[in-house]
Amino acid sequence: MKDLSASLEDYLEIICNLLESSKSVKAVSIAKRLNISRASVSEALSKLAEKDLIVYEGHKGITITEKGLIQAQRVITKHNTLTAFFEQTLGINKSIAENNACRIEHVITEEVFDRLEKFQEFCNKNSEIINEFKKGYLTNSRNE
Amino acid sequence: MKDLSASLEDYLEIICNLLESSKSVKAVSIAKRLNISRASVSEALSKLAEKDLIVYEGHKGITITEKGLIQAQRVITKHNTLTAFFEQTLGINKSIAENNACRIEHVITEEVFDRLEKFQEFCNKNSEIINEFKKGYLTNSRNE
DNA sequence: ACAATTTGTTAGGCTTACCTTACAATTTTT
DNA sequence: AAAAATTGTAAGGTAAGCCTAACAAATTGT
Repeated sequence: MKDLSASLEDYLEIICNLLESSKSVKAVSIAKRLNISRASVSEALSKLAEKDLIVYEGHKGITITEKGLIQAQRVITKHNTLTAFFEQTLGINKSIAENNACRIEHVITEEVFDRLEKFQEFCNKNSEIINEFKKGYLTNSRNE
Repeated sequence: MKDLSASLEDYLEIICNLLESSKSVKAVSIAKRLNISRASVSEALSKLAEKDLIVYEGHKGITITEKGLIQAQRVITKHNTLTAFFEQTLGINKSIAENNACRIEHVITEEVFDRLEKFQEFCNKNSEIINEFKKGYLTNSRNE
């Protein structure tokens, strides 16, 4: 189950995101979103379909399987938590936070992620920590 | 200057580490450390030498250039700080912490790293934060 | 309905980073 | 100094992931 490359994980994640606003997704939207060629998307989709993570029938569009959804959601959870940690706790601006989340979500392991998730929750509930950090450590740089 | 692949960054980092215990390093040590073939190391070293990050003359061994040292040290700093954050703040065991540091050090951006470094410093100086976190959030899992 | 546009696929290429096998060069042992 | 072992390199291969160009299929506009 956990054998996807960073690249295929990205495709799956985007498919899942795009499916939230429409019933089915076309390959060209992915190409645009990722800024890569339709040909490359076509290849990648074949791989995902082969692994039974999506159902892909050319012009009919893409749907995600149960199996695919589970994997996509795990990545999306990582994405969101990492973004929240960078943005809310570290005080990084949103686009940089997202960008780093995108990079790290594919390489962080479960153990560390689970712990970070708890830590972020903890920081969220104890906002005085964050305030203290920002007050004392971020005096001469504002990047929020 | 910042154009190294994760892989080449790893080579450079290991060379730098190995140089701490000996005046010059042989390719075979790197192969053993990374568990890859001598042939692959040979190729990678040629690339690093081409970029003027190391001086490599076959059997004479490898030395690092000024330029190479600067890049290696940046990665090593990231490695150490990430490891410290995972281990000391999140309470992850050392080998998992190191493993995740290895994965993330090549993809985290400077902005986020710099901020995390400050945050880790802050957490270190305010050990009650970590204690509180560990007390309240890590009650039924011990992984330190 | 049919022409134009959009979307998808195929074929052939490129790069990175690994591999094995075989050979060359160096070092070590005896 | 010769044999043995170690270390390095070259050649040829694989797989992932991207590309462009050309073509095929579907959709849209009129």
